[in-house]
Order: sequence, then C-alpha cells, then structure tokens
Amino acid sequence: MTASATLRSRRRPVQRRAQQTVEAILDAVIRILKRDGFEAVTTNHIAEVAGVSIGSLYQYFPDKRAIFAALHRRHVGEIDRGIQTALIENAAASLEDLVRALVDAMIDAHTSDPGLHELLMTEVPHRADDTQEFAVRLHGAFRLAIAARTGELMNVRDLDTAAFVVAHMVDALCHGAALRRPPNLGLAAAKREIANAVLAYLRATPAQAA
Amino acid sequence: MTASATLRSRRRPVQRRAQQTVEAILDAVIRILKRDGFEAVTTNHIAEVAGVSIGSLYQYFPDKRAIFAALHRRHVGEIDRGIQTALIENAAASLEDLVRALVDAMIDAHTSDPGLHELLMTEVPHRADDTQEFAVRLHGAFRLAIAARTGELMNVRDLDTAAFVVAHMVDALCHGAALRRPPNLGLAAAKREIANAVLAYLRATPAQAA
DNA sequence: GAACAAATTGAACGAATGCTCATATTAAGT
DNA sequence: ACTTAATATGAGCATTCGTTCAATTTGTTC
Repeated sequence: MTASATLRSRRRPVQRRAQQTVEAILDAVIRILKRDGFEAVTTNHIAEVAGVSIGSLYQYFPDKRAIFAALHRRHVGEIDRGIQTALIENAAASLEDLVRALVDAMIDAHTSDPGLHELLMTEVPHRADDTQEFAVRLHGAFRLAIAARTGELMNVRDLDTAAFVVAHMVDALCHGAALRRPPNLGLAAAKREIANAVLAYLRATPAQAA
Repeated sequence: MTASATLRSRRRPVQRRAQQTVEAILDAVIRILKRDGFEAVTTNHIAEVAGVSIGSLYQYFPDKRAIFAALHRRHVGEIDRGIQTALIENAAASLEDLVRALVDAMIDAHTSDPGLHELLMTEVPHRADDTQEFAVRLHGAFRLAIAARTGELMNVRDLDTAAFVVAHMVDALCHGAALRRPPNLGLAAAKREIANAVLAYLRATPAQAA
C-alpha cells in the first residue's frame, strides 16, 4: 500500500496509461449495462470488456461499489458543467433567455447519449449523495435565476418553493422529452414547450392559479 | 408440476395461508431493503425474514426476478387505484377540482409510506413494462381531463403534448414534495402549489409563454 | 375418517462472484 | 545504465447465492 492509502482508496492513476485504464473500466460498465443489463456487470467481466486484467481493476477501485460511485460522479459532473456554463453565460440575460438556456443544457445532456442517464439512475446502485448533489445544484441555479428577477414575478411568494417547483419540472420534463416524447412532438418543440411551462408558472397571475 | 404450470409460473396460492405466505414474502423484501439495502436481499434471507422456508418461496415464484416483478405490480396497482378513483369521482367536476384531486391522490400515494416509492424505483430492478404502464395511465388520465375542457384552455394546441407535460410535472413534483420538500413548505401548501403550477401552464396566455 | 391435494420444510449442490497476491513488465528519475 | 516506483497480470481462493427435491405436515372433500 502507498503512503496515502486508506481503507477506501487505492492507488491513484498518475501516468497516462493508468488514467486510460480507469476510463476504460468506467466505459466498460456502460457497455455491459447496455448490452446485457446489470446482472452481467461482474468485476471479472468489467475487466475483460475493458481489456484490462482484474488485478488492474482492483488497483484503482477498492471494491465494486467504488466503480459505480466513480461512474456516477463522472456523469453528474458532465451535466453539471453544462448547467453552470448556461448559468454564467446568461447571468445578465432576461429570465426567458436564461430559462431557455438551462432547458437547452439539460436536454443536450440527455440526448447526447439517450438512455444513458436513465440507465445509470435506474440500474446502477448509488448512495443518495452521488445524485442529490446535482439536485441541489439545479435548485440553486434556478433559485439564483429567480431571485434576480423577483420584481416581475408576482406569483412567486417564496423563493425556495418556486425554485423547488421549477427544478423538478425541468429535470423531469427534459428527461422525459429525451426518452418518451410523444411521436408528434419534435425535440425543438419540446424545448420550447418546457420553457413555456416554466415561464407560465413563474409569470402566472393569482387569478390563473385559483 | 401442476396442470397449468408453464416455465414461468408456479403454483398459485389458493388457500388463505398460501396467500399470506406470498404477501409475507413481498413484505419481507421491503423490510430488508429498508434495513440493509438491496445487497442484503437474497432469496434465503427473504424467506427467513418472511418466516417461511426457502422451499415455500420457490413454490410461488419461479425465480428471484419474479418476486421483484410482483412487488412492482402490487405497488403500481395501489397508486393506480387512487388515480382511477379520483378520475371517476371528478368526471363532471371543474378542471381545477379534477387537477387538485389527482394531485391529492398522487401525494397520498407517496406519503402513506414515504420513501417506499423511491426505494422500489431506484433499488429494485424492473423491466420497463412494470413501470411504464403506470406512466401511460397517468398520461391517459390527464389527456382525458384536458380533452373535455379544451375550450377554456387557449394555450393547449396539442392534446398529447399538454398531457405529456402535465403528467410529468405531477409525477415528479408529487414525488419530490413527499420526500425532498423545502423545510418551509408544508404538505398542504405543496399540494396547492403543484396544482397551481399545472393550472398556470394549461391556462397560460400566449403572451406569458413568449 | 380416508383419500387426495395443497402447502411447507430445509439440507445440500453446483455455479458464479468478489477479491487477493505473488510475479512480471513498463516508465521515471538520476 | 541503474534504481526505484508505477502499472499490469491472471490463476486461484473463500464465500455466497440461487435453486432443487424428496420428505413431511396441513387442509379439503365426500
């Protein structure tokens, strides 16, 4: 064991080939999941599909769980990057433009590899932390977006409530639109409709919501 | 093997004690899931917690998967019953009342045993059919609700699109409200807010969504 | 109360899985 | 070139898991 090794972590990849080994392992998990389902995801099979020996696998992951955790971190990180970019690029934009940008980022994240997100969420076990951090970030993004424009939104009484509603709407609808969109609804139209639903909620008059 | 036995099904419980055995098995799975997580859900352990022999378990379930499938069917059936009831009881009611009733039914289904729904969805493997049937039903329920009132809803251009949006909104928001509601948002208030969001979307004027 | 069917039992088995470790190979540092 | 650290290898071990089956107990039917 290395000096900095604990019970949980193993050797950290420093050379390029080692980093490639780690990436190959994570990619192999996805390949197996898509082809044969979760039951086929065994450590020996992962190593085989990754083109790596089982020994190498256990150099970088203390156990099977750690592989799944790393996979989730990588995936959530990718989506989060898109969200944060949209947030920064549209910091001064109108509410409408910001909402559309965030919906765009979410849809893009789900359509680059459709089904991957759902696969990871439904089939790969994960602790609450792995995913909930992303929910918190999305909530935070919308909280920020709404807070800066409270003046024009008469229906927003409580900031956290509004952010809660909007974040859940966007997450579920973007996910659904990427995978189970009704046949007569194109992707671009879906983006517009989702953004419109969000704006309708935020801009609603008390009369419409009573 | 019995006369009507196929490769997939086994003996069907006809006596009361046998039905109790089956129920005890399904309940045991939930108990183990809550206490020790999915890894601890082994067939022998299920039988032990259910207070039943492993042999009895395999009289009613051809394999481990079948237990999970039955568990999902039972759970989805319970939620669906609430939805259908709300739909029938409010067939002639106003859009507002119907939406509130459906939100109510969904929230109640999630709060009777908070966490159970998420547990089953995230930890217990299931084929798409097991869950998607419910999504189709929820979509159908809202499709029906909206179709009967298209006159007053100027923002609804396509029925399936509107049903798609609303069904996903309600599902995600009710689920989220039951489990990850912000601290300053009570259950009753959450119900109101969700219904309001749905109504705001359906009743929005083109001006609000542009 | 026999005769039959339904339900229950649990020890045991083959197969598979997660993981280790002693050894070999490749790159980095000097 | 030589030393040292990093990386890779894969046969094999201990364990566990899903499932079977022959035997037993309980309920039903007439």
